[in-house]
Amino acid sequence: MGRSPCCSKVGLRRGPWSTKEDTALTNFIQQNGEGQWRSLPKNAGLLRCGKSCRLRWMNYLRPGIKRGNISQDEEDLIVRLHRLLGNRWSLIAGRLPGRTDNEIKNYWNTHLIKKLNQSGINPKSHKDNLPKTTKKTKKQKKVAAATTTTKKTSTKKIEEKLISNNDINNNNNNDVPKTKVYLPKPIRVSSAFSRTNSYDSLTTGTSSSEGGEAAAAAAEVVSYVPVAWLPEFELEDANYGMVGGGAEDDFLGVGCIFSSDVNMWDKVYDEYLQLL
DNA sequence: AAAACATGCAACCGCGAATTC
DNA sequence: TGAATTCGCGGTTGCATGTTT
Repeated sequence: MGRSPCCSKVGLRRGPWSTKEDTALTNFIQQNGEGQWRSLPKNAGLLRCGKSCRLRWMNYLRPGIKRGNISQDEEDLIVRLHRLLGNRWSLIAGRLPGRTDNEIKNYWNTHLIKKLNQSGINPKSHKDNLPKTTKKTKKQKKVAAATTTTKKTSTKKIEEKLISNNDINNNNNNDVPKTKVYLPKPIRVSSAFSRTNSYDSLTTGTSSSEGGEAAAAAAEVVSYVPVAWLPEFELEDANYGMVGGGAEDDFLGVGCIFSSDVNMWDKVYDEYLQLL
């Protein structure tokens, strides 16, 4: 259907935000909460489009935002998560409390690509840039062909790619046995959370959704972690499971771990990090 | 000292997904 | 059920600042 750009209206300001605008936006959101971005500028007396307000709030004004000085630990985590998730910055940001997707994206584009290249690692594939002498297996060739034929990444293709990467990683070290990859069968429990909900928003507890299954599930959400196709992960474990967002056939392998055991997440996440 | 070039990052844009009506 | 609207994401742009020539 298409819409005209929301900032195209005559009279709306663009470009860098002034201190006055920041204050007006912050005060309004503190009093009225986030959301309703479309009507927010008018109600807050700002000559900005809603999109611009949302962006400013999410990336700059929101409480708890950390700016600059990305630590070595954070950098390592970004690289590892990027290896697993690709350019899905919001998901990566969800694992780095206080960091925004925009900041991580910028950091990746300005620092990490360079750094990885200098280390001889292809930032896209996370593999060595050095020419390989080892031959690919038939399966790897097939998967590689399948994953490069189209631009859009369907669930199936992501699965294949990750399986492929996993196999290749294992082939780099002949002493390590091939790791079986479990493809989690997501359980769609609640629509209260989208697949892009952040770690922070989920750890704060329940949502405002009415009772029933959704609320029960929401109450049990312990945390949020991309447990995508983790090798040696048994997601059928009775103690925890996954909540996928969106249509099941669109499930991207990233979701909430829910459990009645509040310590479960730490356990799962420790295992997860070891596998990265 | 100044012009040219490089870098970093805030902000914008277009699109698809989700939600509302 | 489907059109309209809103939201959120990732890619990209453009400007401010720093560095080199």
